[in-house]
Amino acid sequence: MRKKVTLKQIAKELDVSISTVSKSLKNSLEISEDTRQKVQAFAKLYNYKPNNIALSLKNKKTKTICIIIPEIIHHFFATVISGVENVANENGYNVLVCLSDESFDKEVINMEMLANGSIDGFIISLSKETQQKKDFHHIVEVINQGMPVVMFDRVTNDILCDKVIIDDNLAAFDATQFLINKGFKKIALITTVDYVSVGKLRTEGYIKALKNNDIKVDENLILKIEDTENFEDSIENLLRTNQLDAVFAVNEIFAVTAIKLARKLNIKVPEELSVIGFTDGIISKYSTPSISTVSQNGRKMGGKAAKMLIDRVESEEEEQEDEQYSTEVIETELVERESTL
Amino acid sequence: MRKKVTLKQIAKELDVSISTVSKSLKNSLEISEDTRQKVQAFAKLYNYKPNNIALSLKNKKTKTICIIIPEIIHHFFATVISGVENVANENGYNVLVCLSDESFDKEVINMEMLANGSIDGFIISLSKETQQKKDFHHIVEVINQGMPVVMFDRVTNDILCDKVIIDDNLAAFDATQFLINKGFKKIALITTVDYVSVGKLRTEGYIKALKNNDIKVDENLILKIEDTENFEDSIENLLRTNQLDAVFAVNEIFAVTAIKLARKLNIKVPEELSVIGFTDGIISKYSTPSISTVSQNGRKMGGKAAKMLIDRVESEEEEQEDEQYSTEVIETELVERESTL
DNA sequence: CTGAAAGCGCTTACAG
DNA sequence: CTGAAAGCGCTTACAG
Repeated sequence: MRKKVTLKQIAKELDVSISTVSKSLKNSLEISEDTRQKVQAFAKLYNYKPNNIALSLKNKKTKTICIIIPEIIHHFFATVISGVENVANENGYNVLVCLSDESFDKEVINMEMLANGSIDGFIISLSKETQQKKDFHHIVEVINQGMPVVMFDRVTNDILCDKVIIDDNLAAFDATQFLINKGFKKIALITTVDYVSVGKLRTEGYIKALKNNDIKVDENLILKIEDTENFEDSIENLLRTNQLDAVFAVNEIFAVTAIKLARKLNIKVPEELSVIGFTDGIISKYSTPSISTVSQNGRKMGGKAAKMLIDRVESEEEEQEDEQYSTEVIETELVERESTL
Repeated sequence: MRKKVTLKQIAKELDVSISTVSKSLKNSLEISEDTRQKVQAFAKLYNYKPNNIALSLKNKKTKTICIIIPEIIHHFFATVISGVENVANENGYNVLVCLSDESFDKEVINMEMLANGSIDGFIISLSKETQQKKDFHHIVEVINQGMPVVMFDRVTNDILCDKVIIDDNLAAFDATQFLINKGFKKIALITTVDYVSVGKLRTEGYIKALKNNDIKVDENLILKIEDTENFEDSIENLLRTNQLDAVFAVNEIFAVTAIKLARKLNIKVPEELSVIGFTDGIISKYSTPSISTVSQNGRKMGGKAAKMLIDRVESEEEEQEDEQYSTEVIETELVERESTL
């Protein structure tokens, strides 16, 4: 059980001062070739590594960033983490992952807990509850303290900071237009309740596309799902009571469930019903039929968010008060698979 | 831009010493009621929070643990993280997530980077490359330094430490036996190469079950897949050239792919071919037909691993040299769905 | 070329 | 009841 060796111990062993050891290890020209070599050899032998915590305290920088997401189980968020991790590592940063579990309180606790020097900045996608409450004081506070925050995906206009999003409205518009181009008229939308920012935007895109093509918007064809558990009945009902041409779902769970229920009702996909999903996850790829979808490229979003955050952290030294925040829009892509004709 | 306030600043404002402020905030009885109240009120007003980094340096404890996983994209690992996070948070710990991307080097770099005081302990599942190389020096070193390590899922007997696993052998045995009980004889196995510890164990369980039932083990029915990309051809070939009764796959990707290819070859699942997978992920649940599978309960594994690690971290104060490591076996469960008759 | 001192933000044993 | 001092492990401006 060889414990970590410190500068102090090396100094003692070698009978020099701590300063000398420190400088030697940094190859400072102040120190004689001789001493430097001696110290370095010794340090190597004992596998000396500077204590990160001490460095953090000294530098007021921890080289750690935190990403707060609502749920890690969602493939999209896992993808984002992977992008963040990648870019962070490339820049010598570590990534702390916090889960809000869609809870406002957990989000607040996590932020407050870490805003005390533990990390250099946050990347966050809002929890549902936070979006519903519209209470963002915890985020504002952190920003006011001078800690940079980058929001992604589920963002809000009420906060000024860097953001990484996709154009949800446009992506939904395109997906809907794609279905319309196929000649479909009765296109249903399975979406979330409006307080989920991305759900709302996607709903708007869908409506815009219909209007643009002079298709009447039928409220009966718009299903807004609140509960993430028991939504099968409402989808089944939607499919049963309407002779649909196509379904546009704002996530892949809704899409795959629609397909499963269609099969149950003996509606053939894609022959009798085309389905498009959102978020290019593992389900869309492996389900039968595989699902056409709007691909969000979470890895890219994560990478971009990490880059923006790190740039902000490292430029803050210059303490410019003319904060210029930017919003990066990551392009989406319509991936055609078997579920659309 | 109100910067974080420190004890020093409070002391100055209130014209008392830093010690007095510190003690007042800790409600020390040493300090007069009067001073205490004054300090606490002031601290509250300025929203004082102790600097975590300084505390870590002082206490030699960071209240942060790190989990290193091969891939976050695998649903199973995301599940484990969620379990770790949950238990860690309950105990006041934060979770750093590192991805090895199945690379030995990344694993080593991550560990070395964090072993310098940044965290209190590791939870790790070995990368493929590490398992192949059988080089565990980085892990041994960390343990020798006195930092606790808990391994899970992909573990090795070459290292003495706490472990959380499932009984892969038994689970595979049970799954195979389940198929045999249905009256199936020609049961194929789609598994990984042997150096992946869990793949090997599952293969052994499969073979044991066959032998136990006096079914001859046919090497042609055992497909060991190395490449995670291009394995479709070999599976298709397996299905085409053998009149199979059932397939047991060691993960859900293999299982769902087998089903997809069976459909392509006009083999009906489950009527003509039963399929069982491993790892109860989102694919098994949503694919059509939904897939019967051995459920691993990653959340539970993660929670258990976190608990063991934290216990170890917090008991280390007592510095007992009689290290007694334990291996926790999490029970698995056979989830029956549509892919088996 | 080497080292003592101050400091990052905190805690706590000790003195007064 | 209050505060100066030492210390966690490091860096760096300054003195010699």
